Amino acid sequence: MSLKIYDTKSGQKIPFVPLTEGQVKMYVCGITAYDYCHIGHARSALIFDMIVNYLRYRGYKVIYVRNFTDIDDKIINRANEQGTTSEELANRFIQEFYTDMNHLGVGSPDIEPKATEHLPEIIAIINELISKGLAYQAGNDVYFAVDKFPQYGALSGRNLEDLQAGARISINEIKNNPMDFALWKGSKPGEPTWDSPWGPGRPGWHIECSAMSRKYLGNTFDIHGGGEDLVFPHHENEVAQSEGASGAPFVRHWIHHAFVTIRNEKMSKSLHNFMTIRDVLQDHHPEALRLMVFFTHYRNPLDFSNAALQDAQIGVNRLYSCLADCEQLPTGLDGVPPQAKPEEIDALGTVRQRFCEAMDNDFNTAQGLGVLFDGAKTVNRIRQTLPKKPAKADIALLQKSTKMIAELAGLLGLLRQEPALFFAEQQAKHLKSVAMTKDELQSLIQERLAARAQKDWARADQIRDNLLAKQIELKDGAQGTTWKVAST
RNA sequence: GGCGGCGUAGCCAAGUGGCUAAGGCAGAGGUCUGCAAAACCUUUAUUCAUCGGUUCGACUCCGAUCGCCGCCUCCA
Repeated sequence: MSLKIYDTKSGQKIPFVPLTEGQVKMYVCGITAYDYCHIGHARSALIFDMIVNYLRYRGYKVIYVRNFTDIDDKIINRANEQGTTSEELANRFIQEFYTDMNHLGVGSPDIEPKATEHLPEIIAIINELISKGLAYQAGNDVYFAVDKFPQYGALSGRNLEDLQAGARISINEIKNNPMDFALWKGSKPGEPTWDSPWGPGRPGWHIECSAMSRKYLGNTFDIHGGGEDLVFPHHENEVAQSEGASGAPFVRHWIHHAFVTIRNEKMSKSLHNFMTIRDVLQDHHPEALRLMVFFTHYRNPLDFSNAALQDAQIGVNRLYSCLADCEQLPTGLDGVPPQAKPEEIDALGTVRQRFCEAMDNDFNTAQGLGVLFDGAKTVNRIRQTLPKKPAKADIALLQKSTKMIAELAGLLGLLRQEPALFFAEQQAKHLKSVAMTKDELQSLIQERLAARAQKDWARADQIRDNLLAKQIELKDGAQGTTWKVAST
């Protein structure tokens, strides 16, 4: 059983073979910190979090680096608009990013370098490129000379001729070739600047990732990831810079994920069709967002809608219900015939294997989740057939299975809460939103129980309907009346 | 214009050159219930955009057509 990962450069799934056995060095392009993050950023963070979790589960020692771009045109412009400095603005949105990630339950990468803290490294690599004849100074800028790097376009499957034919970029007289890109930009008035051999200025966008990945991971590393919009030009340019400077292969596996769309269009600031992470988390459990994300393979577009999120929320509840119900299981007895059928025992016995097969196949979380839901269904079915005094073997099977389902789901960041706590939180939050206390609800439930005891169905149903109007659904069970938040 | 991707049930979404085309949501039936709800169970695509071709056999490979989307400018 081997892990296969789709590689953007070769355009196919290839067996994952790290440079050093058992170790994975991974670099992911993080955010440009100038605004709140939207669902698209959440998807990116969630996907790479899942990949790291799974690689570690597979026994790899992973070094995960994700950068912050904290100096760039957008940051400068936004800072000017808001009358602050780009440093302050970037730091503020980096903090907001952490807030969102905490809510999402996404852990931090091992190293989170910032561009502005790596000027010496950036300047060093530009110097190397100049001395190798791959870059040139023009005015106060330094450009990379794309026609000096024959493999330019290899990652994104383009060639210079096509690029120039379709180029929408404005002709810049000082560049040798219109496709040449800036490594260093001479300072303009009102911009933050750093000293350099080429005068005061600031780094271009692409060079920071070449400098920082080399510092923390070396000239060649295993995985480089990001959104698919970064393939060209950002990652293409990184290849040119890094391989140009080092002469060594840059990256072994390029992982790019697809976008989040809204009504089938890319979610973006310019189209004004984005939802921020905090907007969504206001009304939905973070695991609902995770389930929605992982229900779609990472290389396919994910169309965001409230309906999809609602579906996912119901799905999360379903899995938690399965776990919660199995926590109430009676003690198993010897000498009672087990209820679980051989095919059910077999189905549960292969859950881990089937889940891993799916994940080994280019992190197919959608298929993996299918296996988990299937497992939950089997657990429910067995639990349902259990007699009052169940067999020890059945109880052990159910407990072992739910533990395993929770463990595997945990790799996707799901089922991380205690089921009882999950439902309690959901209920508490809901009661607050309808301005009702637990005691008020309990007394209504008691009143209804009394009415029912006297067969006063009208009063009992009235209470039930009133509560339902507040999304509170009563469940009359053997152990009394409980309630849950209505799902629609 | 160049490059790339997608089109699977009411909706979402995996998957495979031939065994039952996963799973979720919704729908239907059932268990439960005073009736409900919830929960749970069962069930729901002779068919994978269209048309050709390759093959003993394709939804899966190839070609064309239609439709949608992305990149080529900052973007996760």
